[in-house]
Amino acid sequence: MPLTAPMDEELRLALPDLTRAERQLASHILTHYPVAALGSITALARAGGVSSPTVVRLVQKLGYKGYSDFQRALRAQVEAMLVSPLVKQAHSGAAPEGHVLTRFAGAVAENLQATLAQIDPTEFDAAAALLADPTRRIFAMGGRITHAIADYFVTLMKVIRPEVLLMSDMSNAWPPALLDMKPGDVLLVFDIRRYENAVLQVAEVARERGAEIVLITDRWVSPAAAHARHVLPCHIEAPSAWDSNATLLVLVETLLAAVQGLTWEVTEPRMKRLEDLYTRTRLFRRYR
Amino acid sequence: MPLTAPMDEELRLALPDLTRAERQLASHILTHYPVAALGSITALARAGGVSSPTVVRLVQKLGYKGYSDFQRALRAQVEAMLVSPLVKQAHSGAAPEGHVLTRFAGAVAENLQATLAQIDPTEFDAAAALLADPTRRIFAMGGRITHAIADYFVTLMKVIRPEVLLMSDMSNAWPPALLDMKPGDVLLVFDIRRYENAVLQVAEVARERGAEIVLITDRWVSPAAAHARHVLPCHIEAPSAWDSNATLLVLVETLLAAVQGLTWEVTEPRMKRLEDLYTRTRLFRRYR
DNA sequence: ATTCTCCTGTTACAATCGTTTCAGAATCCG
DNA sequence: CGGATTCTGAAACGATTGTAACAGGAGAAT
Repeated sequence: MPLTAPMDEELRLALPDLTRAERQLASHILTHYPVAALGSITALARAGGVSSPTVVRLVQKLGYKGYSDFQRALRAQVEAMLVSPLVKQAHSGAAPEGHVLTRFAGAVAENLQATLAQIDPTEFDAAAALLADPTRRIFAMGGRITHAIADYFVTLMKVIRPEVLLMSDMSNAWPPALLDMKPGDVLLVFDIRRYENAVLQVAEVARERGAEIVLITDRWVSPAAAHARHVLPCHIEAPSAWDSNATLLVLVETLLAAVQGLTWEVTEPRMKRLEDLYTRTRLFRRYR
Repeated sequence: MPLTAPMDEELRLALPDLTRAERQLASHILTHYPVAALGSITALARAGGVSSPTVVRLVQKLGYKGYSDFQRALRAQVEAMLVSPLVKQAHSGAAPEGHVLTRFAGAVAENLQATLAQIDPTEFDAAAALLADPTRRIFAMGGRITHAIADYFVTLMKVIRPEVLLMSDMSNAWPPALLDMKPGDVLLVFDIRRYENAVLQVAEVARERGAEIVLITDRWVSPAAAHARHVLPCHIEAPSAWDSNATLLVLVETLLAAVQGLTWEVTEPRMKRLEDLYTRTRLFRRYR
């Protein structure tokens, strides 16, 4: 019987119980949801790179009598989607109350909120403006663990604007980078609890060389704050042996969004060109 | 050839030139637009109270070669109708009002909740168990952007257990790593939208070499799912030009917490020793 | 009223559909 | 490694589809 539960959810939930070919098909349907399954079973099978019996088996696993039944249900859902484009998420939670998943996500949500309540929007905007200034070059560095966050920042920032550099995690690469810094350049520093000496020292030297420092740290604030122009403290508590850096990542992404907003007229054509290059090198998947 | 002009408009425009039965049918299609015409010609004819040849004649008057042709065009249009509100929803967010900070954090919180509601705890636990198994070696790889997340995972996982390897972002380092893989090894793959061919291929080869693959992807599910043993889909929508990887990071941290929980008796002394080493090398700050 | 013209639905038919069967392939497990 | 089990696509099937041909029927003009 046709269920009215969102079918994409249903598919994703069933994913673990599927076989290779079925999963490949489900993945195809999800990436082209829902139009992929609006045509004939043959067309869907070919598009998904499987045989039509596989399609039937998949939809039967989902609880439908056959492809026709499945399609009827899908159409009803498409209708609902078209009538109210608002996708309601009133889906009952799947994770048990005490599961790690629940506890962790809860902690992160709390951190987010607490961080938000405590960050000064003026500071944030000023930092974003610094990072958006095309006359300044951007450097980023992190500690042992936050290095990955710095890496993430640089990867995306390089899409937005030129002159962005990640200070490697190998400390013998730092002196040359520091030497290269000019007054007015910006150094984005990540430093959280178990603050690292090396990070502090780099910040100090950078400041001496005239760089503006933006510091993303935890709520106990790294000593590197002494050299920083703008400080953005985050809540990082987590139910585990380590802290959670999710809040840092969110802050970074928000900074990126803000910078992108400030430099859109420059960034947009830049992204277009980049996308073109990626397409040409066939790095991304091509659909036949 | 399928036109992309709005079909309901087209129908209304043609209305005056139609005959009685045709008009009755057109009216039915319009009042039940567009779902009415998504099924078979027979169903549509019956629902409209006319015969199937009438349907054919109507769509031919509209300029289509036949019912199939007409339906193909309609599907394309439904897709357009469906995609734009979804995209718009993702980009307009809940509150167009407010600071970027608020909007972004809100979006991330929603993603977290949605992800949580949809991830199968069994899958998660199984994945964690795989990663905790000391007899297996762990490999991790990500795409252009998710590479940083993979890096983060590896950095922390190396603290928990030995035999953890990050597959570099330089693709010429992959073949040796793949060659090194043994049956039973685990490959943690990150692949989100704009799925990358390279990632897919590595996953495929790894599977052939007998590795177990854990895939962390977005809710449209990377095609690499076909080769994966466990799939963990995340919500990643954000009010910006890119997606947010915060949910991925949270999932990774939760996985780490789970693994750490499973291997605590091994991990604890390991962490102690590591801490000792870091102290001795004076990498961390010393308070006077 | 008759004829003519244009609609309209019934019928017939090939094409395609969705489904079932089954044998080989892949995978798991001891 | 080999046997058992599961998965998968080729083939075959009836059912249904979309279309073409055809004949009856409604209405207009004469």
